[in-house]
Amino acid sequence: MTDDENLDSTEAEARAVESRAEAFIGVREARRSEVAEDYVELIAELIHENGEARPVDIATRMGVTAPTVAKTLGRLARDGLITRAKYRSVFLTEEGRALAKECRHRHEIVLRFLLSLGLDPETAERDAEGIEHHVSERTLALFAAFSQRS
Amino acid sequence: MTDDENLDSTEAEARAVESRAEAFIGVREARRSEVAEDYVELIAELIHENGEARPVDIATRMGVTAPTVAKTLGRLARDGLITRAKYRSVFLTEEGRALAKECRHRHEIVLRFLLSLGLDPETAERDAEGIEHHVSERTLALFAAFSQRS
DNA sequence: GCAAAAAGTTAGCTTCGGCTAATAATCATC
DNA sequence: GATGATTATTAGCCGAAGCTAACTTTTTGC
Repeated sequence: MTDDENLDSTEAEARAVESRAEAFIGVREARRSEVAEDYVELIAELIHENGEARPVDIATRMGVTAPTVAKTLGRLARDGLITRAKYRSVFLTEEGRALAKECRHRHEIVLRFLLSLGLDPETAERDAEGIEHHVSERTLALFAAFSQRS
Repeated sequence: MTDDENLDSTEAEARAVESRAEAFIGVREARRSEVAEDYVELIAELIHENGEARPVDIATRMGVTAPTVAKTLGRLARDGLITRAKYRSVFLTEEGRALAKECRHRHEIVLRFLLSLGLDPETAERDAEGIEHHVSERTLALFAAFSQRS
């Protein structure tokens, strides 16, 4: 092996390792916003159904306890996604509404895609919930196209 | 609306809410094992490549710092997935090897599926990394079948 | 309009998974 | 085989997201 070849293969490997690391870093980033996205999406649904989003309903729908909801709502308010008054229901800010809309859009595309693959609705809903946060724009476009033509 | 209809729709709604909550609970459960799975899968690769898995290599490949790796390895050892000796490389237990094999299998199916959908390799690898932890057995089977016939 | 039930909050605990700074051990090179 | 570089560990910090227990506020039903 010449020095040049050696250098090339080393560099190629380094690039591969770095790109892999970036993939993991990307996944970790996505993970950080998952909970916020799930909450905002659910809050939007509740507001649509009931005109308001009560913590107790968020808790039962998310399968967590009321204090957990309270703490998470605190973070959402801090991040400018919801408005909050003590002992009252929560509502979405403009930013929150935008995020909710985007999430709902992704969710629907992923769900429709899984259904059009032939998955049962129950499992499709479950898997969509987990997958939707980890699908790039490109993949989402392919999913949408697939559902369309099938 | 009769009382019966009222009751039925209430019960149906309750079931839907509960099933939704279960989906979220499932996603949270999956989330808890994600990191362990990523590490074990990577450790298996490193052992395959180099005969051992050094913390420093795990760190660069995962895109985290050495102390983060050390702490996570502590958890993996506690959970019986790896063996560890101070200042030495880590190795997989029988259980760890089994998990790694399973993860690699899932990863490959998801990756091949995304590629056969027409996604570019870079994005496919990135998305597979995030998606693989949230795909049920059923969906995995559908993914595999799709790649096969295309 | 009051009492009980329901809902919301606060305090305080846990685990996980990141980080930096400091220390310790191993490895490589002369 | 000493020494400098690399690697590994430890200590200690942080924030997120879960929980229970205790308390306050609001809602409801008589």
